[in-house]
Amino acid sequence: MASTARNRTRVILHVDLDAFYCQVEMKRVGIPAHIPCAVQQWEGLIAVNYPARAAGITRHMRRAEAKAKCPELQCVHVETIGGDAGAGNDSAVTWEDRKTQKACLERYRVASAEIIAVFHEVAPDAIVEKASIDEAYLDVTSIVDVHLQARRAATCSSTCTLILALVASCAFLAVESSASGYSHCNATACDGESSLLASSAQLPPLESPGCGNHVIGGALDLGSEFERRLAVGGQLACQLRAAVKDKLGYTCSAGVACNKLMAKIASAMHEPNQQTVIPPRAVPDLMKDMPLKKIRNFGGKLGAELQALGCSTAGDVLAFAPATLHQHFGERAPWILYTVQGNSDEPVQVKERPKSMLAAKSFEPTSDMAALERWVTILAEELAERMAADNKLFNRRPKSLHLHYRGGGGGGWGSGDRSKSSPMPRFLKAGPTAPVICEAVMRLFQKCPDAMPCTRLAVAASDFEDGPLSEDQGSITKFLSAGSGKPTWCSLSFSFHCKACTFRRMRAGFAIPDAVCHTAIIATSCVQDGNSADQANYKLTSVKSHKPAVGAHSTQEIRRYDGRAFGKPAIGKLRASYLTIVSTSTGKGEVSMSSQPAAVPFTSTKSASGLRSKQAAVASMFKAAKASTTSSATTAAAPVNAASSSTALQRQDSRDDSAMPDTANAVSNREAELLLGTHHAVATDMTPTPSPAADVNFSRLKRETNCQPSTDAAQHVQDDAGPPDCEEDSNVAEQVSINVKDGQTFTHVPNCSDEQCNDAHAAPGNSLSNVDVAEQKQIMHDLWLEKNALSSRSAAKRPAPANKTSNKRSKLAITGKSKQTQLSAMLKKVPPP
DNA sequence: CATTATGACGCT
DNA sequence: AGCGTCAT
Repeated sequence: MASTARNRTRVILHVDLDAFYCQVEMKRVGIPAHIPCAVQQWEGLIAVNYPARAAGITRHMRRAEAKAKCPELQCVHVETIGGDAGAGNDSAVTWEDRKTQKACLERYRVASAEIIAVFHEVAPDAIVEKASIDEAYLDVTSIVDVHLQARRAATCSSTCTLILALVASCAFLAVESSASGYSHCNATACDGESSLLASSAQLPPLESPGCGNHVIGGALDLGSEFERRLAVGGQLACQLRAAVKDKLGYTCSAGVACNKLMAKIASAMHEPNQQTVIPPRAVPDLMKDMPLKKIRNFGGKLGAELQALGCSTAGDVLAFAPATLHQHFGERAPWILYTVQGNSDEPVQVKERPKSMLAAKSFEPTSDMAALERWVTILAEELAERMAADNKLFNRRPKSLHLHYRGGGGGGWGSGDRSKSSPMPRFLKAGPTAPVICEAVMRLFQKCPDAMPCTRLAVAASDFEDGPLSEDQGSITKFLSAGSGKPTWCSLSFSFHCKACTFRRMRAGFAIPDAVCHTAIIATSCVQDGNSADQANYKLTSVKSHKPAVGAHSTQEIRRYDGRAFGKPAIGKLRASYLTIVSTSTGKGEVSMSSQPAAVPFTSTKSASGLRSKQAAVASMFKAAKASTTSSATTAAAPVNAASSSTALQRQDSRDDSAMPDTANAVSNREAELLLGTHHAVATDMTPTPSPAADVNFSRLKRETNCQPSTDAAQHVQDDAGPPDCEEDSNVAEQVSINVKDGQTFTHVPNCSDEQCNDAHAAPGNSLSNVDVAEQKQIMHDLWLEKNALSSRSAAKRPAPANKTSNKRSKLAITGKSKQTQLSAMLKKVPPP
């Protein structure tokens, strides 16, 4: 491969926008190109255009200093956000504003995307790698190949020499010394060639004006295959640059070479608004005196180490004995030697989507929590906005959330940033995601005792996950009325989820450990398109984290959690008819119920009959699910219009009989993730659907993270459909459901029985003793029962619960006070995390 | 007074 | 999961 011979087969372009931020602002504000201009961020200049550079202004210069040097310098401040008054609108940002606002580079991100789009438009077959906000690499090898083929075809029909002569006379092939080489290009002579190119490889006319092309090491030898390829690469660079200029008004510089390393070096050789071709034969000479700092990856510590060894240029490094180099740099030595010779095999990779997003703010050292929280709020808002935009664009969501902070003693210390991360909270696209993020960040911040006094905060999102939940989701109305294909099944699950929060809160000293802190309401349907076998998933997810609340959540509360999903009157009716809310207190693993396949009529909710049939179908599903879920007799609400719904439920595509369970499993997994509020560490222990005739599929979901492998396996063997095993800090939840039907409430506890739970906890290796867990569960349950009894006493119409949990209830009632005592005693036994 | 805001990646 | 390096 690239063993000895330098790889000359690729044609790589590096395009670098000239003083990018400046160009963006000058275009926006309307400053003519010849005016010296700089972009400032607070008092520092972060971009300086070329006229200003001519006046001696440099990047990182203070604004005042620059103004002194060049009074006519136009300074434009970057966009700011977060200020209470007109932030982000004016260039009249003061130093004082730094205390209340943050700089925001969104304008340049947008402009950057526009430029990349032009690249794709002009050179659809190029591989485009966005290398930074103002740079891109393009691998145009395939385009060059096509072009050369076309040229060869033309050559055969006419004469080879003529073509080559024409090419040689044109602008971008001019040697650097010939200043206005392009003017030599004879338009008439190029006509035949350009039309050929335009029709075949969509290349621009050869006489592209103003290209500013330079070739290192003398004119390209068009008789050489490699150099001819680079010549075409230069042509493409011209075209791309011209297109960016024409369509967007930005100038840029470009480099053409056989690899990314040299292309980047090339683009920096002639700026602004010019381009440079480096043929392979020119590389050794060029690199000999190349300062290490100009070579990518050698500008930092590595370069400094080499400097310390007496190397200031690439040639100096080459002069080292390989052994010496190896002594100092070990395994990196071969790569260093390879690179220093201008070699690189790094492929141009499509990097269309950012892998992370971050909003940051630095400030003077502070320990004022209110101030810090304010910054977090602003940062979270910005991040949420960008996440939403990203979601629209790429249909994905970040899985993790990071807080970066700089603090402690070393205020101005180097990259002394520290960080904490957590799973990204679930959010609705149009929902109140910023406050949720903010809250999560503050929780992270509480884990950073070394942050004070703080000088910098950043909130970041990363680990993106593809998937739906981007469009048109967020209302039950839409969910139930969406779908053009034949619905093949539909499942709904609802859960309150408590989990680790419970234990953490206990340790944190919360008096009431069975507080519910997450509410998840999930509806999933699968609609099969008549034309394709692809299944479209329609999902509604409503997840809300809230302050710990105990006992039954009234529908009123739920409405507040997600106004959008429950706010409308029609939805209110729906809710009252069928919504089941599963509440979790401490106990044992999540349970999700799904009924499949069930054909829920996807008629309009506006039609009374349509609404009724949906309600009926869903209610019936739940009845069925409950019937199989609750071992003892249940007092599930009678479905609305059960008669009509049962027919719908039993109608079932025979075609889908085999495929359906798998699909259902997959969705259940997904639901599990949503329920658990995290993307990882979720596994499903599915109970196979007993028979196709049985419409109910009951699955238990568990976390695999915290489970000991051995215990885990054992559980699987002996307990196919049984409860998940869980550890102390695992997802320990006992579910109690509260079904609200037309204002009536009933409760039931699914058969994740206490006995099973305790068995699981008794597994070896558990940090909590049997007694502790049982005792704990007992107390929590009692607490819940008491609360529930109080809140439901008013609901006189409520049918008396007849399951076994309700039997326990009477026996185990204790007073709140004694419970508190027991609790605090118990808390002492709980080991720290 | 004053190097900000943002990315990607590699190593543990 | 957290930190360091390199970049613009």
